[in-house]
Order: sequence, then C-alpha cells, then structure tokens
Amino acid sequence: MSVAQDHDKPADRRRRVTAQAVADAAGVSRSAVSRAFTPGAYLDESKRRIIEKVAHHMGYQPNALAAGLKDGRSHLVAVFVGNMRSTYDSEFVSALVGKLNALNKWPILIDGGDQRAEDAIEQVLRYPLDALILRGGSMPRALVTRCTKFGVPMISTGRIVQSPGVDNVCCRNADGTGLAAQVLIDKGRTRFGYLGGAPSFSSSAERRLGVIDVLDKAGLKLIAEATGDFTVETGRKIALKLLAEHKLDALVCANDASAIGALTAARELGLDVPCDLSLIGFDDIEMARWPNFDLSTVNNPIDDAVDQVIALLERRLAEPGKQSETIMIDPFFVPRGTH
Amino acid sequence: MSVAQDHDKPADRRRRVTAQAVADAAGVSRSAVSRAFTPGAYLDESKRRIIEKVAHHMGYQPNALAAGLKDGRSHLVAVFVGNMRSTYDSEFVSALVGKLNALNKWPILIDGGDQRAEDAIEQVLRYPLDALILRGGSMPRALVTRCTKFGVPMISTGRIVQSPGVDNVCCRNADGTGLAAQVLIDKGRTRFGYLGGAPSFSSSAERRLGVIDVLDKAGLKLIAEATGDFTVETGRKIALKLLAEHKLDALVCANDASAIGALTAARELGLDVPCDLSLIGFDDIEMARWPNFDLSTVNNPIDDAVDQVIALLERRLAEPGKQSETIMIDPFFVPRGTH
DNA sequence: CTGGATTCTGCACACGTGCCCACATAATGT
DNA sequence: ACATTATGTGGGCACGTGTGCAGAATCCAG
Repeated sequence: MSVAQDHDKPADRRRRVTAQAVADAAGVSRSAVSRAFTPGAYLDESKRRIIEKVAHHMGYQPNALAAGLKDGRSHLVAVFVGNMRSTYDSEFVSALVGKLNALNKWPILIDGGDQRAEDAIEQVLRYPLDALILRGGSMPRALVTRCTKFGVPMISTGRIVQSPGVDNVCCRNADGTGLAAQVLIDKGRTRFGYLGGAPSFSSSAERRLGVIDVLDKAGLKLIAEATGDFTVETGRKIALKLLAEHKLDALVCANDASAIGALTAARELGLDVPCDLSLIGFDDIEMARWPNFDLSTVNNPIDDAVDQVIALLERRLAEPGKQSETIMIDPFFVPRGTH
Repeated sequence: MSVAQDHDKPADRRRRVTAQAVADAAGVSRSAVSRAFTPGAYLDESKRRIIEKVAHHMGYQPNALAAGLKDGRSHLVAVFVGNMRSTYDSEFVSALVGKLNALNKWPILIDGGDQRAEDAIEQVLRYPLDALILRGGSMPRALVTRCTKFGVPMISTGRIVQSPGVDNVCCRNADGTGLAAQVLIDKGRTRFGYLGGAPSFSSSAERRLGVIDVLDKAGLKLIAEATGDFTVETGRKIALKLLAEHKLDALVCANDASAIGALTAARELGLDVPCDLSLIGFDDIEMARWPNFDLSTVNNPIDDAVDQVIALLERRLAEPGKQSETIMIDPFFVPRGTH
C-alpha cells in the first residue's frame, strides 16, 4: 500500500500520466513523445511506433489544457441554448453537437433558460473559448459586448445580433410564412388568423409580417391573431379561444409546437382539418411527420444552418479579424395533411 | 494600424488579457491580482476593489486553462448521451446541464448516437475531465476500461455499468411496470401485452420482467409481446400489428414514446382507449401530459436522478478513492386517461 | 579519410496561473 | 523601549506541453 510511485511526490491524489513518464518508459526524450503526437513533426518512424505503443499501454494522451495554454486555442466552444426544452432547439443542438464533435471542437452547453445563465456565461469566459454559439433565446446586449471585449468570436443563429464581430445564420422567416400563405390563398382560403410566439422574439414578428405582406398583395387582411409562447400547451389554449371567437378558414402558426396545440384545439372544437380549417406550422420538427399530426409546415433547414455555422466558425478561426457575415437560409413549404 | 500593443510582441493573433497586464495597469503585483480572484485569500479590501474594477474594465478573467493545469482540476465534465433525439434523454440532459452550470461545472456534450462517438471520447480524454457522465445508450466495454485507466471518474445513469470505479444511478424499472400492471389487474384486465424496446437495453428487459412477475402472482401470463426501438413511429407500427393479431385489453409499453405510438395505432384501429384497451407508458415525459394524449404512465423521476448524479459527483471529487456506489430511484404510477 | 549535406534529437523557453515562503510593516503586549 | 504577534505583500516555483534552435549522428561523394 505504501509503495511509492515512480516519482517521489506524496501523490495524495493520483495525477495524470505525463509525457515525461512515457519518455522514461520508452527510453526516449520527452520531446520525442511530444513529436509522436504532433501530426507533421519530424520523428523516426520506428521510434514513433514504439512511443505510440507505450503511450497507449500507459493510458497517455497529451494534456489538452497544457496544449491549449501553449498555443492559445482551447478547442472549446460554448453553446448557449435559449430553451433546451424546445423541440426544434433540441433537434438543432443535437445536429450541432454531432458536427462539432466530428471537428474535434468540444461544445460546452449553457442553458439559457436558467436564471443564472448570465453568471454562467461570465464564468465560462474563463476558458479561452474558440467561439460562442448562440442558439435562439435572447442574450442581454451587455453580455454580447462583454464577450466581444474578451475577444471571443460569436455566431448567432435563430436571431440576428447586430454587432461588429458577431456572425449570423438566420432563416428568411417572412419568405417561409409567405410561401405558406400563398398556398392557402391559391386554395381559396380568405379568412386568415395568425398564432404568434412571444413578441420579443424577432422570428415571430418576421413570420407574422410574411403572412401580412402576401395577404396584402391579394387584397386580404388578417382577421384575428393571438400571442402564445411557442409551446404546445399554450398554443392549444390560445387557439381554443381564437377559433371559438372567430370563424377562420386558415391559421398560420409561429412554429410547429403551437400548430400542434392548435390542431388539438381544432379537433376538440369539432372542426375538420383541413376541410373547415387549414393549419400550417413552422420548423418541420420530427413530430410534424407523425401520422396523428401529419402537419403541413415550413421546413426550417437544420442541416443547412448547422453547416453554415460550422463554416463560419472555421472561417473565423482562420482569419480572426475578418468582417462579420450574415448568412440567410431559405425555408421551403412542406405539404402534408392539414392544409 | 501599425501601432504596437502594450507589449512588444508581434501579436499577429490577439491574445487574452493577462493577470500581469491588470497588475501593471492597477499598479500592484501580479500576486495581488491573483489573490483578488481567489475567494479566501488575504488581500486589503480597498486594493481588492481597485483590482476588480480595473479587471472588469479590461475584460480580465483568470485563464481557466492555466488554473486547471496548476491544480489538476479542469471543472469540465463530459456528458455522453446515448440518443439526443430521444425526448426523455433530452429532458434529462436539460436538467443535468442546468444543475452542472449552477455548480460551475461545464458539461461537454458527446452525441453517443454518432458513429464517431468512440473516437470523440478518446479525443476528449485529452482534457483532464472531472468526470464522465453516461446517460443511457451503450458504451463499449473497452471504452469504459480505457476511461478508468485515465483515472476519470464515471457516473452512469439509465443503465448499470458493473465496473470498479463506476458509480450508478438507476431507476427500479421492474417496480415501475409492476405498479402499473397491478393497477390494471385490480381494474380487472386479464389479456396483457408488452411492447418493448431494443433488447440490448437492460431497461426494457427489466420493465418486461416487472410485468411478468406481477402477472404471475395473479395467475396471469403475457399474451403477446413485440420489440420496437423506443420511438413513436416504430411503436405505432409494431402496435398496429400486435393489436390486430391479438385481442388485448391491456398494453404496457417500454416507454412513453412507444406508448404514444401505440395510442395512435389503437385509435386508427377504432379501439376505444381506455374502454377497450388500457395503455400505459414509462418515463412521464412532458408530452404524456398533453391533453390529446393524457397518457397514464410511470414517472421516472428526472430531478431525483440528476440530484443523485450531482451528489455522487461531489462525493467522488471529495474522495477520489472511495468505493463505487449504486443509487436506486423509485418510480411511481401516474394515473391519467388511458388506463 | 574528410568535408559537406541530410536526418534526427535534446535542451530550454514560454504559456498564465495558484500558492508557498520569506519578508516588510503595523499593531499589540510587557 | 523592545519583543511578539497580526496583517499584508512580492518573488519564484511548478503545472505539462509545443517548438525553435543548435548540435549530434548518419550518410554519401570525392
């Protein structure tokens, strides 16, 4: 039990295997070990093989903290998620995490829904982050400038942040709902309603305008509208009221969750969807495809958006001082059974 | 443009503000700055205030990489998620992330569903992780031993990993489905079916046994069973077949998603739930509460489980050599409209 | 054998911090 | 007045790595 380790430290807490230990065991210098783990480095092939074998056996990997300290690049990326409970955000983050992993960038998740989110950001800035990715939600202006001051590149998606040094990836929301509205107009619908999300979210406002503009060109107007919070439960509650008070034949919703809530409400009220009422969502989450919903909706392309975020990240790392960009993504209509 | 920074380095890439820079600006020693950011440290109060002000103005925070390198504790926690698309796992991770953030532990997410997950784990081990948390899914045995070799404490939840140095938090699955089955028996149901998940997941097997044991005590047997993959789509497909081929009056499902699929199937087949058929899920995800499902289910307590994971983490960090523990969580029946 | 070219390797520095230690100053006790 | 204690401060080491540099080793042609 009291047998000492190779080194004479008290070693109350077991430390990591170090490059020096591997070097000693393999009978080479520490530099050689370091080179064995550096892709383009100059090292005799046979020696490299020996070192790799010994290292694997001892359970050695270069310490990423030390490496990051050396070259100022941590490979850590903070991901600030507005609302992790939201289905779309959750699908988005899932895709994002997968692609970051594949790139050997490590996503640190921060729950923006939490009260202490600001504090969390402040704390996580202690790491020299490669970037901070914002997914939806709203981050206080002050925090954005604070991050810029720390020199952390920011990439926002789902909400445009107008600030020098912040790159954006965003969906052409108005185009999306415009497409949907046009389909309904072509079908002969005339009595339109809009079921929005929280007004502080620009996406809901943009989507609303998309409907209004297209209606306007056709000489039509919104007959009724109401504001929810992007969730199924609230969507249902709001829609029950909206549909009872107004005789609508078309309802465009700010997102799929709201639309699914509205669909439930319509059925509870005895309305036949799509005969009596056309119903359209936004996002095209997996649930929209379920046979019991079969929701007509606007696809908000996750893979495209994530790819653009990754591309922006790589460009930004290659050229830290570059002009900030805003990439727009084109949504498209997905016809299913509710329109 | 060619104006040099305070220091005479070429500074092609802008570096972080350092403690030395703050010390120079505030007219104190670097040690003083360090102390200003160390909670219990000895420093004149007025001096501390000055330093804090200057530091905030310059955008200084201690570099967590350097600090971690120094004391061998990175405050990073890898979270390996079996399937981020699963609703329950996503709710679980959301809760876990929130509580880790509150503790100033930073969760690095790894998507276990991805092909390259093994490689990702190998790479992320370069960071001296405080711990590795496994949520569901299945991690290859070899990787587990590899992590242990690296001295990274592991906490598994949703699936018990029998290995020295791995702590576990797990639900008493059999008890849960047993409770549900008993309720149905008391209601007079006799013709039971079980809709399971992938058999490689121990949770599904345990839940199945829970039903069988209770049926056995009542002199009953499973009439039919089928195996899905925990998703709504597959649940529906399997249930369509199962319900068409057997005249059941009770169907216990391995999880809520399967149950919701089965509910859809039952309705498509014209069955009245709960009159003709009692249907019970497992997990109690948010969706189970939606009025259009109103699913009777077994609550698989997320908050309790996450709290236990956090507690285990803290105990493990306080005493790295401690015996590994297995904490069992008690699920409970949630009566709603489908039984 | 010798000089030069080529291939390989070890030394030592820097990255930014926390903390121990020695020391300086102020406060207190005899 | 001096000894002793409390309080505050700066110097410097260690954490583990990547890499420039100079020098060692090897090889080849003359």
